[in-house]
Amino acid sequence: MWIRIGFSSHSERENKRPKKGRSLIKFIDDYTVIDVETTGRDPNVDRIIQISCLTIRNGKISDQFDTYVNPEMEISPFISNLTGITNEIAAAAPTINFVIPSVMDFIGDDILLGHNVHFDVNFIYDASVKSIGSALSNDFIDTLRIARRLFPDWPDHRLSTLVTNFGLPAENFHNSLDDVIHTYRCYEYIKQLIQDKQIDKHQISAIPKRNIYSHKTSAKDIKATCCDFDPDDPYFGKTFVFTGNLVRMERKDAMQLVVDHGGQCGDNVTQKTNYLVLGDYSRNWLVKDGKTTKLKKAESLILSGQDLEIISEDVFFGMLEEYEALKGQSD
DNA sequence: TCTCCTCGAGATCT
DNA sequence: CTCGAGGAGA
Repeated sequence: MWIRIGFSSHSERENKRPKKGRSLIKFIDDYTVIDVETTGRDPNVDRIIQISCLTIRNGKISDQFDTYVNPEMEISPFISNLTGITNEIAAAAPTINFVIPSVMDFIGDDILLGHNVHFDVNFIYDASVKSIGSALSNDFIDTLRIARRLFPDWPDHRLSTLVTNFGLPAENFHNSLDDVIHTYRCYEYIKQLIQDKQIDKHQISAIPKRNIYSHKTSAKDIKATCCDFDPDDPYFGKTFVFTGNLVRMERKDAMQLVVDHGGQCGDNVTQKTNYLVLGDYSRNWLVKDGKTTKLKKAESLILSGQDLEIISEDVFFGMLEEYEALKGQSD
């Protein structure tokens, strides 16, 4: 019996928008505010029905772009009620293929500003690829991200909450032309707070550590070279962790062997670990009391009842060889 | 100690 | 997506 396995680890998830810009946290005077209304939340199935942009120069509105878009699909009553955009309005509007060139032209190379701006950027990105074959790659600033850092104690950080808490005039929410103005005012309001030294700039400009880390190869980055596995394979469905140096092959090759047989590898011993494979760690001067951290962790997990075995390199390779030999006989 | 990484929780957009 | 907690390795 052969079955097919589909892996979907974090690191293996393909980069759907490779040219997408970076999320910046900074306060500038020249940028473009964007907001889109759509038929729903899912970029894979939903379509844009309104796009609004404001060009900001020297902190002031200097230009405006606003259009409805014909989504060429049904707008649900919920969305019509939310945004005020009916099927009649949308049907009279140009399609996205017609609108996108003007939008890209209007935006130019500006840094974009938006509230949860990933949402808007993703929709425009996908539309730009589809319509003109070139992706929206501008960097962007997210007032949601800034607000969460600045006001962690607030019960929520919705755009309407920011507007209310800042005491700014509230127009019609969920119309993108009104919402770009809301977002613009909130951003400028926060910028003013910082200029007035009412907020410590370092509180928000400090870059979280994880943002400066580059992604390196880890156990999860080793991909299977085939997709069909035998459930009777001793490695199948098991999670292996290695400690110390192996004699027979390099660790990454042993990990490759595991995933090619339907198993998984971990970088450290966790509650998911089924086997800890001991290599030679005697030459590691960090090991003081004869046991690596992984070994000690594994021993304590076994004591607490986890289905985990500590095995030698020979046992590790032996279990596969035994299985291969049996399979050879039956074939 | 410092660096780098993984995992899980929580929230926002229409 | 973003961040914090916590682990491993040096």
